[in-house]
Amino acid sequence: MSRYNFRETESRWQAIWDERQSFRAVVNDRREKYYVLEMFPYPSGRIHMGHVRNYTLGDLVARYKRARGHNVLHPMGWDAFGLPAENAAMQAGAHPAEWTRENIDTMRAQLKRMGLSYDWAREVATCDPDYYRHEQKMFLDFLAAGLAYRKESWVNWDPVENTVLANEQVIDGRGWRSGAEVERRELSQWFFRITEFAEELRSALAELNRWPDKVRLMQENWIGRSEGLHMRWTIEGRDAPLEMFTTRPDTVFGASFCAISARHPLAAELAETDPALRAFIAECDRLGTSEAAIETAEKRGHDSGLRVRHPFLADHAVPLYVANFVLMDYGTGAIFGCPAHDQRDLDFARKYGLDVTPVVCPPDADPDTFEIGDVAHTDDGRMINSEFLNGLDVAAAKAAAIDRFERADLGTRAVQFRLRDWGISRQRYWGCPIPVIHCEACGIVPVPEDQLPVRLPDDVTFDTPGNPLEHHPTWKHVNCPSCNRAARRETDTFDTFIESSWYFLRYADPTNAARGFDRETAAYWMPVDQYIGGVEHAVLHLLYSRFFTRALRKCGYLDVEEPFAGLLTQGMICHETYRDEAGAWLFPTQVTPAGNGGVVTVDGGAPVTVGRSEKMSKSKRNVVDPETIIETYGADTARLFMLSDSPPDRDLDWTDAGIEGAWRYVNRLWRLIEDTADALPPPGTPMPAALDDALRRETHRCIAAVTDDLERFHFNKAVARIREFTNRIGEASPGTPGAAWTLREALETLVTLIGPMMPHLAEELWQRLGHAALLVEHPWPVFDPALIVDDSVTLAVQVNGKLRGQVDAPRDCDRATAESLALALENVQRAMDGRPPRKVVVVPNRIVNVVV
RNA sequence: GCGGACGUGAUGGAAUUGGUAGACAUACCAGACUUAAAAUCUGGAGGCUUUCGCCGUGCGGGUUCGAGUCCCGCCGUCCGCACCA
Repeated sequence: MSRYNFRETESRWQAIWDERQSFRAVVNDRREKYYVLEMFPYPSGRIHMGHVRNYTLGDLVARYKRARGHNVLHPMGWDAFGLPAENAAMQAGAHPAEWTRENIDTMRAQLKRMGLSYDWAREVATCDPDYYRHEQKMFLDFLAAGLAYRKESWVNWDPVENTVLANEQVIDGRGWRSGAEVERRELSQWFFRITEFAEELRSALAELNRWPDKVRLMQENWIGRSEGLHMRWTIEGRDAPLEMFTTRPDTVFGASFCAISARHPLAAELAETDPALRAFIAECDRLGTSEAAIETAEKRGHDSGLRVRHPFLADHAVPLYVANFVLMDYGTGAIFGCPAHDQRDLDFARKYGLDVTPVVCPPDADPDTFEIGDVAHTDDGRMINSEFLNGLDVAAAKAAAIDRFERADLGTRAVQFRLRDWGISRQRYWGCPIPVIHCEACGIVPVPEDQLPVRLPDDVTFDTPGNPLEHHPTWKHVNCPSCNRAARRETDTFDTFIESSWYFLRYADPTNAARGFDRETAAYWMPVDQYIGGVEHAVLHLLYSRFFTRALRKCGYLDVEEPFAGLLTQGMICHETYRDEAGAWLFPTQVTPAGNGGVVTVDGGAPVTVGRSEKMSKSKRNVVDPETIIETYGADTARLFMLSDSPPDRDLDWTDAGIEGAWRYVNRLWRLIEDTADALPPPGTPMPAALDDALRRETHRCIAAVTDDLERFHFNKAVARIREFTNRIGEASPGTPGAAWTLREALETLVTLIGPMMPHLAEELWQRLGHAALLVEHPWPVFDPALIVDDSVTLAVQVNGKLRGQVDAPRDCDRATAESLALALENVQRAMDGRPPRKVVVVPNRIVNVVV
């Protein structure tokens, strides 16, 4: 019995595909295009199991679509800028460029061993000046179009990475990569005006019907649209009114105070003459933004002494506080407080002894006696104590209040978004230089296009903390392009999420030197038909790319709005965790099963505590190295396991038993062909007659089922169907007329169906079946509809809803036939116990339910 | 706190979307082959019961001829957001 030699086979077919350029994509109008893309990796050093799953899924889709006759674009590249390269430079002394280049070489070789159907001629690395020069041009175009701007503002500062982070990159008050608690700093930074597209980015989510609902919902929540009223109230003794945004204009008569943020310009102005306020503001600045800090923080305020006039109540004014719970970066940084109907306002009012006047009376309460205790009433009800709004419900009162504000010219209906502009400046070396020059005389001057790219200098040092570009002796010193006097180059670099916001466009036209991509070529390939990657980018990369594509469109680069028509977010790879007696994490390779059912260390047999299965991570050491797996079992086995155990969007548990099972199946397929290939008629032999036997029916049913499963990304089900089909082939009875021909059809179908999953094995078996042409050039099989329906069906028979038997019936037989067949069953008669049927429910071809 | 997803054998998961629950696999058990182990092949298996049968999809109700699937109320796990006025 021979074993499948994956080592020799896999490298041989990889060389053949490579030589024949089987996966080169060219613009071709005859076939329908299909662009399948997996999120490109950061070249961290070696591929991990998450990559293996991601790229297996993408390759399955790419090969399947190619077999279905599509003109497939399936590229790969490197998200090559980023902080780990700088950290490596600081720790190991390697230059970030060199470190990155070596990692790319290693990882490319690893990916090639997986047999992925990439068009490697389109490979891009974002740290390449030929890549980022176009990005610099795009930035200058955005600048000219008002989509990029510079402003002084409070930003998130990561004290470990020594750089600013975007809002999307702060998770629970911590840096997304470093985990360090972010600080607030006031700095002058570059921003992309993503808020210009807030409404579009939100409303277009509805059309992304091939995206997971979960991701769409996350983006919708992140964009956070609120409808309400933007209004102006008069501050006594001051000319400038207090501008506020509210979603509850209906509660205007319940207002008992106004409050502004500690970072509000008015607060700063008042602090100049109020030392106590100055102290209060300083205290607010110190308060962390972490979850814990916010949860435990008390609502506190400082009475400014100013009073704000109520817009509709003559002679009524409320105090103006500076309060720690009012955010400067949402709305106008100022609110009016209605304690009866907002919990925060209520807490604040109780602390400072302010009025609590209910203006919305719940349906079950008496308007004359209704009072607020410790809980604000935030639900619907009838307006009370509210003059012209009295008697209305909340929705009607909102409309009426807005109407009155607008007529009195005190406010306007407004939509407010939670989304804020994307801060793109990073105080790091290993990123794309921002192509501007600061000139004392001319201000900010764009680098002239003929001087692009602004290249990163190679000769940098990492011995001092902070930005190496800042420390570089000469790089930043330039002459102003406008006045030619001494000026300073911008030393910040772009957020690396910018590179990943357009790489899918560069793939379409990767060697274009004149511009990032040709408009027509992009028009042909875009949008990406199927994008595959981790859900962790739901509001980062995926939102940025949607914005960037729109910004490029506005600047005339292309016509599409949405870059990714279909999105599949894959689950994570999990593995059991192991700890030794001291509590230290152990690698799976360090432990082994013990005789007593427990687990011990390989060295010394010390007891090991087995923890639950968690996401593979370096810190918990519950990782399995893909290279070891591919060396031991081959790429096809690893790929099969990635597909077979869980649906792609769910987490996948890595187990030794699972990969062993996949390996056994690979060998089973190998033996199946080896044992039968010689007895088959030669390939292409015409069918002797219109064969219609059990195996043929299984074959065509399997084609139908697997095709449907692949279309719907039910890959685990497709694998199950194929395994089931393999079992049927093994059981098929030889000797019937045409059996050899039927068997050939079954085996060829089997091999074709596994092609996108286990391409090397499939190619090898295809050859063993006598084919000279490559399987990658063979079309996907087509099923004969006549062969997938049977003449008879099995009906389940129930009595009072309980299964009592089954009976074979002609397909699509009438109700009376089904009923009489069912009633004839002995078991059914016994269950009826002599009672006449009161009712018989017949579901054609499925079930008969006798009700007695 | 707000929003969302999920809960099925020992395990991963199926179930044509209201119609025979547990496909396919993993683990397990028994048998064959082997000096032996591995590999391979054959068979078994949700629980309870001697049989008829009864029970069974987190828990409790409901709708229906019929509920894993729909509705209501709990419990649990996971994810996103975080004072958003």
